[in-house]
Amino acid sequence: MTTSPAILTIPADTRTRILDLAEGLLLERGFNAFSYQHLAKELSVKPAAIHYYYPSKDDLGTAIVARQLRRLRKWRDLPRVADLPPVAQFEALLAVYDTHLGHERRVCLFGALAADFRTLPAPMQAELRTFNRELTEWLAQVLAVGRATGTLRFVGSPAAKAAQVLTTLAGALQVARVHDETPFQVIVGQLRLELLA
Amino acid sequence: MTTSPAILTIPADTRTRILDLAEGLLLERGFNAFSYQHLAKELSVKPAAIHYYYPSKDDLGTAIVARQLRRLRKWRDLPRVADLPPVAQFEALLAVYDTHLGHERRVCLFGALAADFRTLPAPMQAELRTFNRELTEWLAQVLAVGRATGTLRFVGSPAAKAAQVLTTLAGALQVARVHDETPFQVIVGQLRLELLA
DNA sequence: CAAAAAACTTACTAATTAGTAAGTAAGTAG
DNA sequence: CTACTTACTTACTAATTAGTAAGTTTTTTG
Repeated sequence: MTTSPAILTIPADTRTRILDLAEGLLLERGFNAFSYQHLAKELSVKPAAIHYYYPSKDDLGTAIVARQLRRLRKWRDLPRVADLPPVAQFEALLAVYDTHLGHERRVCLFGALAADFRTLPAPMQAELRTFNRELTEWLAQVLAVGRATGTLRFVGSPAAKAAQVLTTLAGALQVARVHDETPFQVIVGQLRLELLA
Repeated sequence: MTTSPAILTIPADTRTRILDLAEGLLLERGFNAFSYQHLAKELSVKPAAIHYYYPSKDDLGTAIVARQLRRLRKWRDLPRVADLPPVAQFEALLAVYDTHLGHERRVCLFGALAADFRTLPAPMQAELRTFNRELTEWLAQVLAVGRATGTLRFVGSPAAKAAQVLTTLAGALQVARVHDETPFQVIVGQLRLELLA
């Protein structure tokens, strides 16, 4: 107890604080619903400070999606996820969506950007496509192994089922926002009922 | 053939032209992605003309959702829909989503507004909730009858299945926008495969 | 310790936004 | 024919937007 006794509060540099706040607002209120002024006021800096790190809002948006993609890859390849049996991997996925729900009923990245997709800068569109494709491919593999080992049950191709399940989960968070948490739980319950053998 | 030989081209008054255009832009690019200036330029009127019919953008947005709700009720109660057997009613629903897809890959009303929901005026939120609730209740009834008569197959409650299916369809249109029509067809194919007995 | 780079702030611009107030032209009703 | 209503346009305001340029302070580096 000589120096620095607390690593409890992580300082977080301005660059990260901007990205965190922008990401939160994106997932809570949509991409067009926040401005550099809003961010600046909340962070007690001037708008130009944000332009210093993210010259344009396009850059900021792209950085948000790019970070989520990096996180997805990291999460997916984590031993505590990658080494799990398929059912547990599926439950780990559901837990991520549940976390979103508990976090001010945030929608997922895909659900936040899909409607406004055509107004997004091209790099952001590209990153989002990659994000969705990689997540779908991951789940398809999980489902394939799960069915092969008799722990997951579904008809049709793993790829089709994966696309359907992820689409449903994205939509379920949106329904939770429009109504309340109940329909989300109902939909996830239905998914479990159908998939878990 | 004395007078007015052509009812082919409907003139459409300014009020309706505004609503049609705004609805199209909402479903194609999102609510925050168009302004009174955009609408005015496209319709060759001045922005103030739009304020004349819809004093605020909130009023315009609410009018769009209110009209969609009226359309839903009308469609649902149409003899050619209401008198159909459950499987055909389900197919009629899918046809509506397919029409959206063919129309510049429009998302559905729910999918267009869910992400930005918290930024919407209260009356618009209320109308959207009603819209989603009534559609879900309708489908739940269709599914219940379909299962009772042995033409539709699913586990769980009709209400849960209806919520899941509609959520999936809303999400499927969003996926179509981000990628292309293929995943939409794949997801709808999966839905048919599972539901049709 | 000096130079340089990083992290900002101050001060501004140009464009766009929703919205208003007042005027006008055309049609309608009595 | 007159009064009124409908359907706009003209002309504006105040706020907000993203973005820039130049200057200043703080931190890092050789």
